[in-house]
Amino acid sequence: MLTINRKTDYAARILLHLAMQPPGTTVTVQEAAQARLVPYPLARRLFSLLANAGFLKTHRGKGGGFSLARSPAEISLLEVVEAVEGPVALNRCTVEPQECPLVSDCPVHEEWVKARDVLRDYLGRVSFQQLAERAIQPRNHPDPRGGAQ
Amino acid sequence: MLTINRKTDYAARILLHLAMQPPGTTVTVQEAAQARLVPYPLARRLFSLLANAGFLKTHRGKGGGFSLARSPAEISLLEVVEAVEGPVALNRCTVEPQECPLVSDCPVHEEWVKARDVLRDYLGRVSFQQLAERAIQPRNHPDPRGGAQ
DNA sequence: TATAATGATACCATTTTGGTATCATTATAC
DNA sequence: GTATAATGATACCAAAATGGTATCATTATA
Ligand code: FES
Ligand code: FES
Repeated sequence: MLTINRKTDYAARILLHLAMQPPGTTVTVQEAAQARLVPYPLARRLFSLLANAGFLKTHRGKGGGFSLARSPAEISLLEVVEAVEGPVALNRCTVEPQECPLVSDCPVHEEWVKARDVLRDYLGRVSFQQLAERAIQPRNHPDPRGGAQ
Repeated sequence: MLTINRKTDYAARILLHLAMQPPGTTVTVQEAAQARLVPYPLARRLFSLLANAGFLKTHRGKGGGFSLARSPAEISLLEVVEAVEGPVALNRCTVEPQECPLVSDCPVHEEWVKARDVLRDYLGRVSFQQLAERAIQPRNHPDPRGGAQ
């Protein structure tokens, strides 16, 4: 199967969780891991990774946690995938040209590159802003009587 | 890295090799493996797989080999990828919905599905006919023997 | 009948994956 | 100022996937 790995999926869930909070909210690993069903120790590592990659600010010590370092509008799914998973290469040789001794005479190569670009392009256009908005809509069932609580 | 695996790359090379021959040509594993730099025992397995998947006809016995079972114009890169590698899922849950307990309330899901469709769509449009034609064009280097055909 | 090809499949070492555990550090709450 | 609740960093692990080899059986030709 050609798929992203579990960690990448988890990271996306985590960032989405952050993006769904009011701006500036600090979230603890515990909370996010429970809410988005990510195994806690793995969530620990992923939060760290996302912080090191510049997506999150960390707040250490009691009462601490993580908050977004950038606006959800400026974080794309592509960035997260590549931060966790490494490049979207599609074929190894698009990223390590020395890998394939045929590269100078390989007509398939160009198509792997183009397909990769198509995919990267799409993922690059998906922002966590969009995702969060989409998430919130079905959450508050439009309740004309104002009984949300 | 998000990539196809080596076997898939090899399979594509092999099918391209076939597609570049005059229609109906029978090719031996030895020959193709050498020409496209695929380790021989692995090439054996891949030819078998491609034959079982309906891409190739086999000719057993001395003087045998493999030939295309379908026109190169009707074989897409996508089909080969999925035959060797399994589905282009992008995220596991697009193919095994029970995988993710969040699927009913996961706004990312839809984007994985769409991104996957974009990728599958592109790969589905690349035929080995095109690839073979593109391969032959730049072959302007005069062949030591007979030249172009 | 010897030979040259594929069919099928078992085997293997290495890497990747998904996950856990631990100890160190930091900041708050009281 | 100390107990506590959080992150930082990293080591560890089992299981699966990956990339590759080897072997024996079968088939058809020369
Ligand atoms: S060299 Fe990149 S696909 Fe052949
Ligand atoms: S359920 Fe498919 S991405 Fe969340």
